[in-house]
Amino acid sequence: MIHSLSKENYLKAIFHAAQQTNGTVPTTAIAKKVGAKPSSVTDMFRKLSEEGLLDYEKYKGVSLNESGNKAALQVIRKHRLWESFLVTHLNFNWDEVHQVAEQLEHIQSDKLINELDKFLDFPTRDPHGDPIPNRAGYMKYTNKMLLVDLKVAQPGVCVGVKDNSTEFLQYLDKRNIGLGTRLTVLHHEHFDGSLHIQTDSSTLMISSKIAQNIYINLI
Amino acid sequence: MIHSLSKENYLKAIFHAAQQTNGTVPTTAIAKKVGAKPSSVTDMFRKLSEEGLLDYEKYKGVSLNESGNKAALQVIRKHRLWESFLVTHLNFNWDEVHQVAEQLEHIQSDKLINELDKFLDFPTRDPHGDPIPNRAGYMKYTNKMLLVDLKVAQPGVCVGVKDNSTEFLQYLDKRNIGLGTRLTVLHHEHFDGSLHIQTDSSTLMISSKIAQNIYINLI
DNA sequence: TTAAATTTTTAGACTTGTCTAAAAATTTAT
DNA sequence: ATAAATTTTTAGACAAGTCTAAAAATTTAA
Repeated sequence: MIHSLSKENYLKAIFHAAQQTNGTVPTTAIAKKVGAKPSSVTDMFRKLSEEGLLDYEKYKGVSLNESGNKAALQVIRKHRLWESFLVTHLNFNWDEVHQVAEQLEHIQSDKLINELDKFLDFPTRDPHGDPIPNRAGYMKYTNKMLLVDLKVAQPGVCVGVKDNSTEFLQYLDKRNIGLGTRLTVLHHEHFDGSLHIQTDSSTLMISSKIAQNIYINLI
Repeated sequence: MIHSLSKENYLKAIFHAAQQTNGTVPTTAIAKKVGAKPSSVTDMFRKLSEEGLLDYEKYKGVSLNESGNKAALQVIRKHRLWESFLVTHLNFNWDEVHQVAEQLEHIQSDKLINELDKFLDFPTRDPHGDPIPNRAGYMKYTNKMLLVDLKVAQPGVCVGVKDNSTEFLQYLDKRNIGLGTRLTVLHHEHFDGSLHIQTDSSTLMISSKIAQNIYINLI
C-alpha cells in the first residue's frame, strides 16, 4: 500500500502524538504537528479511517490501528535512516538533517531503503539517539538517558543530543564527543553538579548543563 | 526559486526534447514525455511561461529561456548524481535506477546535492554515460560513442550502456565490464563485425550487437 | 448543573494539476 | 488552393488537500 506524502505525514504525526497520550490523539494536537487547521485534520481523519488505517470516532480523537501503525513505522524508519546517512556520510550536522529527512522519508522504494540500511550497517539509533525500526517495523523502544543521570563508573555510549544548536555541536566536536563515543563518569562534583568524564580519547570536565543535553545508552 | 515537482518534470522534459529539435518543442512531444494530455500541457506551458521560464507563443511550441534552462539543468544534475549513487553505493543495476532517481531528483536541498557530489568525488558521467552538470549548471556535452565505432588501438572507457536489460547487464558483469572499465579494440573482424577487445583484466571477443550497446569515451 | 469556553465537525470554496469534449489554428495532401 | 487531417487551445469539470466561517458537540467552571 502506498500513501500520499500528506497522508504519510499525518500517520507519522499521529504515531508520535500517541506516544505521549496513551494511544488516542485529539484533532488539535495533530493540527499543530502537521501545520494545518483542525478542519483539515478532521477531513484527513475521515479519509485515513475509511482507508482502514485509523480508528476514528467523531469528537473522540483517533488512534492508529495495526496497519496504520505499520505504515507510520515505515515512514519513521526511512526518516531515521536518512538522517543517519546525512550525518555519517554527507557532513550534515545533527541539527541540519531534519528538514531534508522530512523530504527523503517519502521516497518510495523498498530496495532503496533496505540497501541504505545495509550501507549504513544496520544502525539501531539515529543521530538524535532515537531507535530505528528494522525492516519488519520492529524497534527497541528508547531507554536512552541523559548523561547527567549516569552513575559513576557505569559506561555509556553517546546516542544523541537534546540541544541541536550549532554552538553546542561545535562544543562537542571540539572535545571529540560524537555519536558512538563511549563515556564513563569518573566523579560527580556535588557542589555545582559538574562531571569528570572519561571518553575514548581523554579525560575531561563538563558542566551539569552540558551533561543535561547529551543522550547516552548504557553498554 | 523553487518549482513544484510537476513543473520540474515539465522543465526536464522540455530540455530533453529540445536536444533533438533545435530548441522549439511542440505540445504533443511533451505530452508523451510527461504522460499527460496535450490540453494539460498547454495549461502548464502558459503557467511556466508566466513564471518566466519558457518562451511560449500559442500554436508555436515552447523553448526554455535562460532561467528555464538553468532550472532544468539543476534537476538533471540531481537525477544523474542520484543515479550514480544508487549504482556505485547501493547495488542498484543500471536499469533499476531511473524510477527511484525520478523521485530523488525533486528533493530540495543545495547542501544535500553538493555534499552528495563531493561524496561521489564529483563524477562527470552517470551510469548511462550521460554528462552530469556541475554546481554551476555546466556540463560537457556528451561525445560518448558506441564501442562498435571505436578504432583499433584507440583506448576508451566504458561510460554507460544503451540496452538496460538485466540479461545484457549480467552479460557485462560476467565479463567484468562496468562503468569505468578501460577497453581497447585489438582487431575488427570484418566478416561478422565482431571485435577482439582488451579490458583491464582480460582479452575477449564480443559480437557486433554487444558492441552496439556499450557507450565509451575516448581517453 | 447550567452557562461559558473550547474543541470538533460541517459546509462551501479555492488551488494545483489533471481530464474530456469541442472549438480554433495549423499543416498536409490532393 | 482548398479540403481534410492533425495539432493546439479553450471551456468546463474533477480530485486532493487545504482554507474560512459557522454549527454542533464536548468540556470546564461557576
